[in-house]
Amino acid sequence: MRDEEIGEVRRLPLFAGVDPGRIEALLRASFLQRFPAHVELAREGDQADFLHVVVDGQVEVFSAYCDRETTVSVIGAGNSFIVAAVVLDRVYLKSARSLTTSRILMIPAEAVRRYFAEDPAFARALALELALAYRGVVKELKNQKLRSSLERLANWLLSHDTETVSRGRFALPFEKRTLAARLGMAPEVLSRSFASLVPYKVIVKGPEIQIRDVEALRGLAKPTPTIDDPAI
Amino acid sequence: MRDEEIGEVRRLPLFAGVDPGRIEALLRASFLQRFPAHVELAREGDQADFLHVVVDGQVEVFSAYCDRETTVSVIGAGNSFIVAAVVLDRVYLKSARSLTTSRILMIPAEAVRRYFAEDPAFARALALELALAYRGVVKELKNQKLRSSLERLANWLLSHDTETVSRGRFALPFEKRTLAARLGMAPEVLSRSFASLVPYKVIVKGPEIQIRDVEALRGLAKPTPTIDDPAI
DNA sequence: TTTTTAGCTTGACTAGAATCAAGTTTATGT
DNA sequence: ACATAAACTTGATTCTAGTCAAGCTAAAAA
Repeated sequence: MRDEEIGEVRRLPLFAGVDPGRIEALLRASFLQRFPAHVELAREGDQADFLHVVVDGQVEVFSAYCDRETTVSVIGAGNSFIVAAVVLDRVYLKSARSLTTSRILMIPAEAVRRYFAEDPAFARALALELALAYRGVVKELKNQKLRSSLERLANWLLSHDTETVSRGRFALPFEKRTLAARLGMAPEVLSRSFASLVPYKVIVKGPEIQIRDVEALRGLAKPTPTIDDPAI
Repeated sequence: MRDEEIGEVRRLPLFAGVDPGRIEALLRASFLQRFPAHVELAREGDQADFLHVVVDGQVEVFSAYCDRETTVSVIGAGNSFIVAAVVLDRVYLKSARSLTTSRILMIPAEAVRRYFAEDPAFARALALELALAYRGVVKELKNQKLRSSLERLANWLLSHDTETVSRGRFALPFEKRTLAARLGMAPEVLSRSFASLVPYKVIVKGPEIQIRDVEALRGLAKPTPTIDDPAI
């Protein structure tokens, strides 16, 4: 890995509080690799060889079972995935594929485990990362089990509007089929859900979304901090 | 907390590799409390004051939203809950109530965070605990999204049979309504699901279960390590 | 440009699971 | 033992979401 690239990734939350010399040593053993879209980055059931960090692009984390498949999350720049499998030296529970052209930082798993064992600051950073990841999945589980698909869509729209500084209008960050998978519904159901949001003044023109009455949409979505607040 | 009780809980995985003196100091600041059944132990949205460890009994972890409620897990002796909220100093994402009379070890949250910051071995033990917890929720999410309620029941029966040394017969560890909640279905659906397992030679007599043809049941359940193997 | 393809939408239908409403069994308390 | 309540079962119905099929739209390729 080259010097300029190291500077780019050392500010990741994963390395918060960790001695710069150690980060550098860890990163020198790593690869920053470029992938085209639609490439498999990890396969469920395989031994965890690398800790992956998305430096650039989008990665879909999913799982297949029999002839079914479900998207667990879509990961953007700055986020790592499959941390738990690496720390525990076990197999991946989920597969991952690039959605767009992506740059992925790949840190060899045994290096992660060695530094985890040797460096207390890194162990703590990993623990915090895992705690956050845990809470993320719990929220997702609640989102799935407690809400209808229309409510999930409504809440996603509100959340994404907030992430994009609440302008009341934004472009979808990925294809609708991907959004449907992310929200746990068939693409057809997403289409119909968008149609049922017309009375709530949600305007959809291709990938462009407008929320013309946030309060009406919030009334339908009933957002709650313990599912929707990313800071909690 | 008394000496004999300290001996009882110091062998928990949460304290693996941690200096005995430190464990003792942590436990001396803690309470081992007895609760009757159906008592609320933690409420979603409250600041995390204690790390809870089930020493004895059963605890149901659940979440409510609007007029709905879902059970996230049922926790037995030796397991901790709400670790992540304590480590991150945030609010509980889930509520918890005792299902049976229970003894709960309650470790003050700031003590946990202090030792987490000071003691590398404890930080590592917490990280491993969090990694396991994370993988548990991921498996549960996959179980929910990829399987029908009948498949979830079939797999639960197989798993529970394995936990109880594969005798092909066991008593339900809790009421059927609780099992239904645990599996994410209405009690009525559980009844009907048991009825549809009759052709697979699953015999239900009150709380007593008999699996008379494991292979037939496995054919229906299609268990997979990345959802069902607790050691993975 | 035209052609082709992939993504999206809409309609009709089906399946899985929740809900409502009795009834039945089992447990609990007097 | 009896009365009461709770858990469980079964049937009928509704609702949500998935599937299949066709048509539409828009972007990419020839």
